[in-house]
Parts: sequence; C-alpha cells; structure tokens
Amino acid sequence: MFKFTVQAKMKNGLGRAGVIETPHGKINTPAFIPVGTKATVKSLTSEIVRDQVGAQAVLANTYHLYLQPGHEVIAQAGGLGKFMDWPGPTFTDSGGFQAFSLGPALGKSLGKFNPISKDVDTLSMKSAASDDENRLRAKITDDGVEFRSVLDGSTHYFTPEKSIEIQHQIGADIIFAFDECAVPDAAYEYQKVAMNRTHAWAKRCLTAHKAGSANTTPGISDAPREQALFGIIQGGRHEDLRRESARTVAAGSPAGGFDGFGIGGSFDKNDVGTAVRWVAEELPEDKPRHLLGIGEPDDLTAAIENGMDTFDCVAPTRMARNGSAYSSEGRLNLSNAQFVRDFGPLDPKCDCHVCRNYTRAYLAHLVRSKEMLSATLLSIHNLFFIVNLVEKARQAIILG
RNA sequence: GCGCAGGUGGCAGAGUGGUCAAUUGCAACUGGCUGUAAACCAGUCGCCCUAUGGGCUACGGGGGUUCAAAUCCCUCCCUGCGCA
Repeated sequence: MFKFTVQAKMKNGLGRAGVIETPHGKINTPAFIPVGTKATVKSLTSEIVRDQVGAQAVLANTYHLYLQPGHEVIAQAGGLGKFMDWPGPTFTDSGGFQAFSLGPALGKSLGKFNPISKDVDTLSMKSAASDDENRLRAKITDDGVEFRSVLDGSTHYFTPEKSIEIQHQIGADIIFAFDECAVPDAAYEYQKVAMNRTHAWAKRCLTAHKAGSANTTPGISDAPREQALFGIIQGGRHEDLRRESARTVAAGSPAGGFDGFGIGGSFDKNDVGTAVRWVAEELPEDKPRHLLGIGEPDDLTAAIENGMDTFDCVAPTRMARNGSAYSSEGRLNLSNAQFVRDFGPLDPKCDCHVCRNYTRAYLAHLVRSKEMLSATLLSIHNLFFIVNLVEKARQAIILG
C-alpha cells in the first residue's frame, strides 16, 4: 500500500518531484507537513489545515500522545486520523527528539542550530550548570531513554521497541525509528556515539516493526499493518558521519527494510543544503526522504534542491502564536509599532484567506491584545506561505 | 467649613531620613523562536555624555530642618470618605 514514485528530477541538482501513496491518500512531493504534536495543529481545526492551508498530511508526536491522552485511547478512537478528524495521511515522530529537548537541551537556549551552550559538557552531554541529574527530564542509555513526564513529572521508559509499539497503536501512515538527536556542536566523538546508538536502535525498530506487523494489536485494526517505517540518519555537521549514517541506515533497507528515511540532528545554519546533499548522495533514489524539523524558507529551498521530499517544522505555527509572520518581504513581527495603522494586507503577494480578508492593523491589534484569533489567523497564513513555497518548488521541478 | 485618609515614573502600586533614578506588575519599545516543556523567552524602558563609568533633573507646588529628604516640619493646591 505504501509507495513512492519519482515523477521528475531537477536538471542541476538532486531535487525531485514525486508522489508518496499511503492508505489515507497521496502526498505530492516535495511537501511541507504541518506539525500537530498533540493531534492538533495548534489553533487550527483539521478542516482549516486541509482547506485553507492546503496541507496534504500532518505529523504528531509519540511521546506527547503516549502521555496524553494515551496511545490506547487513540487506538480505540480508530487511529490518529479519525481521532483528530484528519482524513489524509499522517506521520508520527518517534519521541527521539524529546530525548534531546528534555535532556541535554533542557533549560538551555539550545536548538537544532543554536550555538552550544557553555554550561553543557559536549563530551558527556551532561549539564555542567547543574549536577542535579533529576533536573533533566530525559536520560539516555544504550538501552533506551528515561523520560520524566512534562505533565506531572512521572517517570517513563522508552526503548526503540516501545516507541514502535506506541506508534503502531497511534496508527499513523508513516512512523519514524527511535533515534538520538545530539546537541549542535557536540564534540565529534559524541556525535559518533549518538549516531551509532541511532543505528543500533534503527535495527531494533525494524525488528519490532516487523514483529508488530505480524501481530494484530487489539483496537485499531485487525488488518495487517500498513504503516511505513522511516529510518533516521544522524551525524551532525560532519560529512563523514552523515555519509556513514546514510549508508548504514540505507543498507538496512532492502525489501522489507525501511520504507523511507528521516534526516535528523543538527545543522550548520548557513549550510543546510550541503549537509543534506551528503546524505542524499548516499541514499537510494526510490525511497522518500523526510527532513525532520526544517524549516525556514531558505532552508527548505536549499533542502529541496538537494533531494529532500518532505518536511515538518513547528516554526510556522509557533511564530504565529508569538506574533510573527512570513512574507515575501521577509519576516514581520506584528507587535512592532509600524503595523498599528497599516491597513494593507499582511503580504501583498500572498493569496491566503488571511491576506485576502484582513489587514496588518487588525492582525497587529489581535497580537497586541493577545486575542486567540491572532494565533489562528497567523497560523493559517504562515502555514499557507510555507506549504505554497514548497508547492511552487515542486511545480518548478516538474516544469523543468 | 471641620475631621480623617491620600497625592511616587504611561497606569497600578511599593518604599517612609543615607545602600533610591526609586521593588514589582501591566503597558510600551526591540530582538529571538527550525522532528513543540513555547498563545513563549530575552533585553530596554527620566534626560545627557568621552558611557561595565560620569553628570543633570526628578517622588503634587513652595519653603524649611539636616552633612544627607520620596521619606521629617510648615504652608498652599488637589482627590476620596465622613460630618456639617
């Protein structure tokens, strides 16, 4: 049922346009997949995400849904799509990223691009600012990750097998292997450790996925599993590690192996395209590649030109909730004084529902007065902007 | 008219002789946000300068006590409540 077809390739570059077919429909690639961590694209109804944003699929998170409402609830509801009234294709991230965001990155201004925080030991990934291990909400070992719930502090243990089991129950069309995302600028040695651990976990995920597919888990479906499993490639900013990781994960993906690939980890802000190209050059052409957690307009463009097919990123919706909007003129901070009496459209070149019907002055007012609608309207615009940016890139590849 | 309470930076509201250019919150201004601990976080927020330091003007107006006052005294103005 899962199938990927390349329709067109760029003449100069690794970019390609294609179609991913899933049990819940097709995804024309390249495609931007909005993030709906907790089975909701924040501030938007599924109907808006489909009709006004024009998104083809959504991506939710295993860790968050496991904690709340519980994966068994979603299984009982008939799977993620039915639960959130999203008829199209769905993805779930494995929870691996939370080992990063709740672990060494916790409380630091660390992101996939941010420079390393001085109070983290890049070799051990332990926080030097506080030796209080309990402060961290995720501890990583070769076996798995111990998480503390962000909701109530309770302890939970994730292994690759556990993540796959949960993702089976949640029932997204495309699921990801459990991986370790190392901090940007982590010492080379540690990036290698994280990469090797990710490879070991990838094998375990594949095994668990096959075993799970053979079994029928009560609740969601008695039919054989039709979920596609993507293996994740790590390696940070190092070319040799990135290529090695891509080759290793791809090698585990002959028939019956991974259905596609996720490219995770950290990147050099000024050169996402290059890092992605290293990986794309090693991967088989006939399987889809998802770039995890990217991105900003310029990053997306660079990644598409270097062979990436799908993307997810919280930026459009988070920026929206924080009062920022993408535009053809660059990023706009709607809380800035200059917009108070600006009665023009958010982006004169945008054709979204918000740009056609509302003014900058109105949006600025909503942001300043902290009205919920500001998050909704800016999310519609930002997602539309990014989804269309990627769609235009797709058209450009098809038209040559 | 008498009595009581009070007048502090855009607003609210601390401070009640020196450590006060003045706590805090809000507002305002600016920046950040990339597989969501994020409808969040950070910085600035009297004026000026040769700016991890210095100068000036400020706590209703005026005057005074003191080495030193937003803080004490006198007086005037204003606000609220009560009584006439």
